[in-house]
Order: sequence, then structure tokens, then C-alpha cells
Amino acid sequence: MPIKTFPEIRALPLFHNMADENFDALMRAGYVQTFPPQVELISEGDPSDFLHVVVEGTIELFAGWNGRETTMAMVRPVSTFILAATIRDAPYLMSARTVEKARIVMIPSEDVRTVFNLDNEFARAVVTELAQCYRSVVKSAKDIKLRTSLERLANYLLRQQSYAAGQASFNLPIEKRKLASFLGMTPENLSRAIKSLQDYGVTIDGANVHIGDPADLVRLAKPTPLIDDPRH
Amino acid sequence: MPIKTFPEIRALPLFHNMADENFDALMRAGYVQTFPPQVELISEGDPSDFLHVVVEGTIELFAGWNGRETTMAMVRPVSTFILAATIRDAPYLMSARTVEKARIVMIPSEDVRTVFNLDNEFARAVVTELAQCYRSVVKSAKDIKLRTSLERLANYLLRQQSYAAGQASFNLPIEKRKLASFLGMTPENLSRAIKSLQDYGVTIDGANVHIGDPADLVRLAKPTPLIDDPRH
DNA sequence: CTGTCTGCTTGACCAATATCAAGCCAAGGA
DNA sequence: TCCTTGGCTTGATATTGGTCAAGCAGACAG
Repeated sequence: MPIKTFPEIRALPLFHNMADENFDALMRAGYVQTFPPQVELISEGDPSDFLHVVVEGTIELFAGWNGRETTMAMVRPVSTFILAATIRDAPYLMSARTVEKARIVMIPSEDVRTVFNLDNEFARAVVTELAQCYRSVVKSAKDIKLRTSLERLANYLLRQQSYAAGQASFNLPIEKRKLASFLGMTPENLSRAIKSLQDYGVTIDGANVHIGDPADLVRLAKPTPLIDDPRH
Repeated sequence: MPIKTFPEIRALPLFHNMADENFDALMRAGYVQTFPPQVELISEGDPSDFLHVVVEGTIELFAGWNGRETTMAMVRPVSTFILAATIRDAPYLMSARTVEKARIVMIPSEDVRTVFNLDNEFARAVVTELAQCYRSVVKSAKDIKLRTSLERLANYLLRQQSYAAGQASFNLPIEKRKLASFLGMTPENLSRAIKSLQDYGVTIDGANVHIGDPADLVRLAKPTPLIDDPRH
């Protein structure tokens, strides 16, 4: 069996400061798997058997109820998901599926909990990660409860623009139907919202977004770090 | 100066397993204060100077944007709030105000972080608490995104009933305007929603709720532990 | 090149929810 | 007791967003 070293995982804040032996133990216990698009990796309600680390590809976290479904978040490399369920040994609250071909490291939850109890540095890193996750869900809840769908879209575009280093043109990272679900609206309504943003100098052609005058869009979006800054 | 012992705080899972000396250090550093109703204890965006522990009374966590305001959660004794901001040394994402007269223990964030770095048991307890908080916000986000306001109200009532040990009659723990905001609707709309629930055997007179036949309400509410079970 | 997907868009219509304006009613103070 | 206040409710209306049905356009297989 080859020794698995995952420098990109080791570099994650979550795994960076833990003891070598514990990291190695986790990696030895873990499985690497490559999945095609549209594979459901976990289903909400299932016991949390594995901590997942996305090394490559995009993962959609979603949830359903009573025949309805909504996209909760998109996870991009390199990061983990469903850490809270693993730590609490509780069922998943969200399902996860691959959006594109993805490479995932799956670490048995039991091993994660064992190392969590052994390695104080790891335990502390888990805290930081969880606090971060918590804060981003709170921000997303504020986004939904305080803004209209048009305002959510406007702010989403500004956030994407800042990820794109402020470029006037950039591409939407997900297809529009998923974006609509993520923003809590229907695809039809997203289409209409996009058209209304033309009044604010925004044109979207296919996946390509062009923001004519950010100041114009900001006037509508009124972004605030307390909702829109992912690092905050 | 009297030695402060807080058996009810010590009994919290968050503080239960830590070393005596560290707990004492936190309590020595902390201030106890009693506040009248409607006092804003913290404002979103402020640096997180203190970890707050509610010993008595009810606290509302709320957030605002662009002139709008929404209730995010109600905190009841004995529990802490704004732990994530304290740990990350980041600004508060929510504001907090007293709803009724409240007794609060305020522990300087810096002391919390110091003890967090010293005491491994405490660090682990923080993880458990944060994972719990994270999961409850996720549930609340699912509630908002997947359900209509009537369904949210129906499920809220069933949850309250289970807190009331399944009694057919019980009291709403908060005033209706706050309940409306918490459920993401206007007070007017809540009034109308309450009237529609009469068709399902629910009558609400003032704060008093009576659920004629829970099975009838469940048929509408379709509760699921993945959204509605607070322990899950 | 041509059908056939699939995702996106559009328009017409409908449902859910918010807003505005009154009015009601119980609690508390003068 | 009466008045005022604040919270709640009601009705009318407006707005937002969802649903349904159709059509369009690019991707792709035959």
C-alpha cells in the first residue's frame, strides 16, 4: 500500500498544526475516490460515517423537504464539509452531490473523533473551522431574511466580482438553475431579475457577467461585510 | 471581593469538564450584571469583547440591514451566546437585546481565548457547543428556504408543544410581533396565518395556544427531525 | 446536416406575502 | 373613571415571487 501524502490537505488550516503521526493516521484511514458528475455522495438523515475533503471539483450541498429542494452551499477545493455532523456523531442535515467530476478524500468519522480527542491542536483547528462555518450560515440566513431576491442577486454578483479580483467581466461559477435555488428563487424569477439589473449596468450573457459600473450596482445592493464578506 | 461561584454556569456542558482553576479564572474575570427589558447588550459589527452567559431572563438575537430588522433567535437560561465571534475574535454578526429583565455574566473574550488555549477540555466543549449552534442555524435556514410561512408557524407550534411536554394547551413564550419576525413574516400575516390554522384545530387566544388534535396539525406541518428536532 | 435534448427565457396568470389604513381591546396612569 | 398607549387584528390593495405553458438556442449524437 502506497504511503498517501496529501500536501494540499495538510496545508488546510484544519490539518495544518496537528502532529505528523495523527495526520498520517487520518490519511491512512482515509479513502480517495473520484466521482463523476451528479453523484449523490451523502443524503441528509444518514449517519455521518465520513468526513469529506474535496480535493478537486465542485460539491453542492442541498436539502429537501416535502418534495421541495434547495441548494444550501457550493463547496470548492480544498475544503471539508459536514464537519459538524462528524464531530457530534449526528445525522447529516444536508445532502451532497458532485456538480462536476470530483476527487474526494473520505476519512472515517470515528477516526476523526479519535484524533480529535488525542490531538489538542487538531481540536483547536476544528473550533476555528466550525466557528467559520457557523458564521457563514448566519450570514446566509441574514441574506435570506433581510433581502429581496433582486438584492440577493445583486450582492451575489458583487461578491463574485470580488472573487474575480474586481474584473468588470467574469463567469458565473454555477449554472443558473442552481444559482436560482441557492438564492432562494425560481429559475424563471432569476431570468427576470437579471433583466432588471440591466437598469444598473449589468449584462449577463450565458455564464458571462459584465458589470458596467460597480458603484451603480452597489447603490442597489448595499453590501455589508456583516453579510457579504466571507472572511469577516 | 466575594468569591463568585456559579453552579448553574459550571453545570453547562460548555464549562462542565474544564479544570477548576480555569473555570475560576473565567469567573473571576467575569462581571455579573442585571439589565432591564429592552436594553441592547451588543450591536452587530462591534468587536466581540465579551462572551455572554444568560443566567436569568430572555435575550433576543436580531440583525438588521437597510432599515429592516429580523429576529434570528431567542436565548434562554442557562446558555451562552456569540461564542463564535469570541473564538474567532471577529465582529458580532448579530445584535442582542433583553426582552425581559435579565441577569448576564460577561466574560472578557480575551480571557476566554486564553483559557481556550490552556484547557483542552474546554476547547473540546467549545467544539461541541459550536457544532450544535451551527446545526441549529442550518436547520433554521432550511426552515426558511423550504417552507411557507404557514408551514413554519405550524411546525413552530408543534415544537413549542413538545417543549410543553405535549400539553394540548400552552403559552407562546414570546410576543406575536417577535414571533412573526422570527418566522420571517409580518405581524399582520401572522394574524392571518393563525386564523387559517383554525381549520386544523388550532386556536390561539392571546398568548394561549390550544392544539385540538396534534395529528391534524402534523398533517399540515410535516415536521422532520432534520429541521425540527433541536437535539438532533 | 438534422433532430433531439437540455437549460434558459418569456409571457400570462396566480398565489403568497407585504403594505397601508383603520379599528379593537386590554393594561396602566392620571 | 376616563384616556392613552401599545399590541393585535382586519380589510383593501400592492408587490413580489411562483406556476404553467410555450418557445428558443446551443450542444451533441446519429
